[in-house]
Amino acid sequence: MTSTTSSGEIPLEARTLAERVFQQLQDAIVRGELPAGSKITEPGLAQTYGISRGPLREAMRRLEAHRLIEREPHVGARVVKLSMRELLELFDMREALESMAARLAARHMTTDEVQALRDVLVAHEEQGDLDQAEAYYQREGDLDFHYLIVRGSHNRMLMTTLCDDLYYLVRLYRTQYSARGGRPQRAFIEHHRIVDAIASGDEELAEQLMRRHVIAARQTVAERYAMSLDDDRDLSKSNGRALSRRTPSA
Amino acid sequence: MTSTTSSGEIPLEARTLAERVFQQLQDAIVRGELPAGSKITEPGLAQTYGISRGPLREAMRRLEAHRLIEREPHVGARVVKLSMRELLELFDMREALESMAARLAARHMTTDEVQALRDVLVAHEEQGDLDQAEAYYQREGDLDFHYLIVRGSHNRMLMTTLCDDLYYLVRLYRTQYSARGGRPQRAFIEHHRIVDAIASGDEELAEQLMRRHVIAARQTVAERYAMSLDDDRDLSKSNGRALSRRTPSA
DNA sequence: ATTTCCCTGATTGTTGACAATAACCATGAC
DNA sequence: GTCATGGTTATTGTCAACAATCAGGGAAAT
Repeated sequence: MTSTTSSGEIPLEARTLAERVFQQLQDAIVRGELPAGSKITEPGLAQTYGISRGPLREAMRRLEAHRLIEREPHVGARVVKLSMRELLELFDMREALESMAARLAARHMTTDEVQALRDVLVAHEEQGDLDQAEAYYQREGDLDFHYLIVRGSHNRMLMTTLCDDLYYLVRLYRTQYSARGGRPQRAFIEHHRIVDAIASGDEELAEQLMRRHVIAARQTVAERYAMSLDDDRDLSKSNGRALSRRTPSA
Repeated sequence: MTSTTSSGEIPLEARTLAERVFQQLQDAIVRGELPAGSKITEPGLAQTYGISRGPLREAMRRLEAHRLIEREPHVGARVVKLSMRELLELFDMREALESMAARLAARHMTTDEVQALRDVLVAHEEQGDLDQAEAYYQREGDLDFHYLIVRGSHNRMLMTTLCDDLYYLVRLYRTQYSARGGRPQRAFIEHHRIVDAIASGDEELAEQLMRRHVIAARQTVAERYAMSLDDDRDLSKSNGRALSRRTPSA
């Protein structure tokens, strides 16, 4: 029960084709193999995954409900492309839900769960200090931290909404905007304070600290976006395609 | 753009069978025609709605993602049955999301939208006072109030999560537990204060009032449940099946 | 030259049939 | 009498073919 990070581990109980291809597609989208905004064609995917269109369509319907693809009747489906506006909306939702999760975690988390949370924290710090360039792992590691708190809330509905819906969108954003963690040391300090508040059972403080943590992350993203816009303006008509919104070729 | 209440109005742009049957099933579940916990058989539903199993299964996959049905591979699907624990979890999520919605509404709502909100409020009051027994409408009416605030947040992701996911579960609970609105006059007062806070642009107050509003509703439900448990205990082994959890026949 | 219309191609929507799995019931052994 | 075991049946999972709809291109008319 160490890590919830999704590496290539697809076949966690995939007893049906539709289930398996759903997880595969979810992974492919989040990892950027299916680029954001690219069109999805049913015969193509069916051949790629070696299945018929029936189960594939069911998987796509689930992806649609999870907001990972968008679909227009009789036209087709395409991988969702997060605009900056939608990304900021996503942060507002995270602020609301994760602050509530932190509050509930402070109320319900067991000592074992708190200890596991601390373990994850020191593991990240060591890894982060040792190999700064290997921020790839810190990416998922940050999510691990949040995963554990959400699980600590002991609220199943909150867990599924955050872990099964929102966090996939968060990871999609990280690939779409090629965004690394950013502000690691400050985040570590905030993480520690949050854990301390949870460990001491201070609901109010835990909620407030998590709220500010998410707000700070949101602000970092917003500032970075503003800066990239300036860059685009400076570079005028050169190849400043850092955050441009043109459709990637299929 | 008066009311968002769902009466029999299914065919709002249902260009495909799967879409149409999805909405029909959603409605049937929420209205109690498909009782909570009842088993769903594909051939049965396919014949009932006069379609094939293909589109039906896609609709069911969407319902599954929206948590209105639960599905076990090779076994079957059944309408979700909210336990009291899950119901309280639902209230925690509402507290988090709706308080955020109220904050954003205070920030973004236009004067027109605020006026529409006030109109809905007085309409409900008149109706509620005139015909107390007709609490049926007050039910959906209460949701109308919350709908308008969520829409006023101008956060599309929040809108879909609350309106397309959570609110259907709320309505399902209302039919499952045969719960009427309860505490109408106190709720009216709270509604008014919330609207005032939103109108004055006081984000902090709007969020806090909405949070307390949801908490109060949650507490009412919890107390009512405790009372019903007492009733069951008093009635001993008679037909005290107010909140029992036995499976309805298919 | 531009616009409109139609035709072609491809993709999506839908269907019915086939295969696989699991629940149910009866039979038999201990 | 109880438990294990087998067969039967119904339901789910999957597939390939058919029908309907939309996008794109080219020809004809203004």
